[in-house]
Amino acid sequence: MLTEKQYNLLMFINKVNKETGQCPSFDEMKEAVGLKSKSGIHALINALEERNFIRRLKHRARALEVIRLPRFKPQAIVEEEKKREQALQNSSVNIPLYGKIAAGTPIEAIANETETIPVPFEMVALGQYYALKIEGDSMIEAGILDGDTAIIRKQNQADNGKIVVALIDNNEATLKILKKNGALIKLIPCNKEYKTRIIEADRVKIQGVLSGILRKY
Amino acid sequence: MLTEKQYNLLMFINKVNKETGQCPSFDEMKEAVGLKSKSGIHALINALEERNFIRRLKHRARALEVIRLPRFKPQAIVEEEKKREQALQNSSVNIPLYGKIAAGTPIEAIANETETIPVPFEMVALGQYYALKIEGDSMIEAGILDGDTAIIRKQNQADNGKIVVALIDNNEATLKILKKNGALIKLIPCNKEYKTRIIEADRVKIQGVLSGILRKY
DNA sequence: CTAAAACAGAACTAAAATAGAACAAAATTT
DNA sequence: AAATTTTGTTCTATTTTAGTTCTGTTTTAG
Repeated sequence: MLTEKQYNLLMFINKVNKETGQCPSFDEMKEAVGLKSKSGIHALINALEERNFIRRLKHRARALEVIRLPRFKPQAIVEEEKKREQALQNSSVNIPLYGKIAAGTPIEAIANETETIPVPFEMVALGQYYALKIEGDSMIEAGILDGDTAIIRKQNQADNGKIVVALIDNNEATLKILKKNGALIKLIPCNKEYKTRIIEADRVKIQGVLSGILRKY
Repeated sequence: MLTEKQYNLLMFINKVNKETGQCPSFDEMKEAVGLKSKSGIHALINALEERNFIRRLKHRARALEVIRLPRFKPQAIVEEEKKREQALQNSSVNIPLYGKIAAGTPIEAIANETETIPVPFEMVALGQYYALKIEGDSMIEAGILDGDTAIIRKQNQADNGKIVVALIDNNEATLKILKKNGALIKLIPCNKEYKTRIIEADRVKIQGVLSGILRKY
């Protein structure tokens, strides 16, 4: 059948043909298949013509057309596509973006799952995750800035010292460091301007633990 | 297949034909494809005839017909492919991880492109990107912590105030805020413990601008 | 290790794109 | 049928773009 280069060139010509109705020049083809000289394209075109995949008018510019496509892809291409697919799956997962979180205001629309964002898979392990936009600077000393996206792992309990999403009185959600103290819970901000809140444990629900930060400049 | 001009002319003829049942004259075609002389149209018509896209009666006015059109993909397929491409783009892209960067030490193995990390596509726009692991706390007040992954956009110049990867004396790379001052360049850390370095501009190469931060807890 | 295939680069040749003008043939008007 | 207008043909010439061919070199496969 065809070699990898021949196959790639044929598919490229076919693509340009179908998408634009036009024909690529030797230089464009050279770029497309990654050659640095037109002479290689010349050889490939001859090979394709000889094998009856394309027809062309010699000595005419941009005058060739695909007459048939191969039934099978070269093995090398099949393998490459497999790899790419794997890489794609490995690359990232989508998690829902639940809204904004800030000291003093409840999470907006916590159940509204319309928006999702892609997250590199390495940042999420086992479990369920969601994302929150950070508003405000109450965690600035932990390197969490206004506008950052926080990746949260859903949990309803957490270890001491973790940064958690805490829902107070079913009403107000906030991202703080957790300190349990018997029947009391301390929610510690990371900014000297803000003060630690101490609340009875039964008024606080843990909604997740901070698992990652994404920031875009 | 066709050149751009040939294609445009063919489509124009086809359109007029469909809409009016008539053929355009050479002058009308000349206008349509943006030529100032009819002789060009003559050449294009010959080319189209040679390629079997039109048939004509010579020396007869407005006597030509389209016998075929270049291959087209059904619109549905085009759209489906667009969607798939978008989905692909939505997920993430892989960018090379070049090594670690810290105040005072060169980037390790800057050319070693073996490792890559996936990054949500939203964090990268046009251009080339790479990633660096942050070591040290010289940028802690900008919310960039030890262990964070910095997403860097390759550029060899940057605006004042941007956080950049600066290579000093071809030897030592560092992530700092850039301030240009004529022939001098200030590299400002974000940590009171560290001091600003002022260096002659020709000793400093900008290697990229900070574009994002990934952090994993 | 050798032969064939793939590749780069340059020199060369040819075609496409363009304009302008003069002219010839067809179509339309009078 | 003659005159007029519209339309197509041809030629010259120039610039840009594209295709061909040749000479080596490198890579690959047997």
